[in-house]
Amino acid sequence: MIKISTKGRYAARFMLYLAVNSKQNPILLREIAHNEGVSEGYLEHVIPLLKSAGLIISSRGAKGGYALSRQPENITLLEIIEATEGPIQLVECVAPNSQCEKISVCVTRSIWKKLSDDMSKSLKNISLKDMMDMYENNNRLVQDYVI
Amino acid sequence: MIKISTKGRYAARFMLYLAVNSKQNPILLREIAHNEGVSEGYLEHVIPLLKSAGLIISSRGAKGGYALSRQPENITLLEIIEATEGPIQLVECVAPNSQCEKISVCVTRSIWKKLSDDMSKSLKNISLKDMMDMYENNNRLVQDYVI
DNA sequence: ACAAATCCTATTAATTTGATAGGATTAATA
DNA sequence: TATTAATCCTATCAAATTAATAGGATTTGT
Repeated sequence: MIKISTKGRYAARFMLYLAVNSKQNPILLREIAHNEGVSEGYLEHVIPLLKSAGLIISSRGAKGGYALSRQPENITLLEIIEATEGPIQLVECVAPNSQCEKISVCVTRSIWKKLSDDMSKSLKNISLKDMMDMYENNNRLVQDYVI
Repeated sequence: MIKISTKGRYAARFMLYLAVNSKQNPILLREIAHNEGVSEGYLEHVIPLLKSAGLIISSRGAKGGYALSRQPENITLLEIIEATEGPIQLVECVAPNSQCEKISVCVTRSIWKKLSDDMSKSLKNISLKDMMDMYENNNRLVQDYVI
């Protein structure tokens, strides 16, 4: 199955939680994990990925916690997914400059590449703000976000 | 990483091989595996998936082998991928009627659903004939196949 | 000093993916 | 009808990835 792993999915929900609850700052990992119903320990592994991608900031020690590093309208779902799942490329050899030996490989490769690029574009077109809007509108799509 | 596994990729190349070499019929597994540079034993596991999806026909015994069950223009890449990778749904709960408990899950879910649907549409829009054309035009995209 | 929090590293369990092996069955043909 | 060439079937295994847990180190506010 072609799928997004828990890393990416939890990350998206984590970020959405930060966005929606941005009035209280910073926000505890414990609170998020509890309210989203995911394991605190596991979420803890996702956080460094978001952090080193510059999407969240953390403060340590008592009264510490997490917050978005930018306004929700300036954070895209593509950034969140790439931070946690790695680059969107449905097959390895989509990377530029890779040689290929067989024409059949090339043909399918360029198809996978186009597919990956389209997916990236779609993800880039969804901001955390869009997701907040969906959240506040009870999950109704408020815009046609896919090109 | 979000990716297409070897099953789907080998299947696509297998089908393309059948399409391109459809003059000689039927075609041996051994020939395809050898020319595509993949393990015969492994390909053997992919074939039943294509067969039960009704995409190829096989004849057993001496002079046996494989052939497309339809004209290449009537076989889509979506069929090939779904036969081998399962339905295109980037997350489990994209399936219809599944309840969801948390709004954040719903929000992200409807995004994953839209993404999956777009991907399906793109795949459905590529026929084996399109892939043959790409093959014969040295891999140049001959049409803008993605919606 | 203490408590509350993030941070870090190692380990393990479970699942999926990729691959191999050995034989059973089918069909053409000499 | 024996032989040969092929698909078909099932079981097993190895490797990689994903998901989860555990335990402690570090930082910071009071």
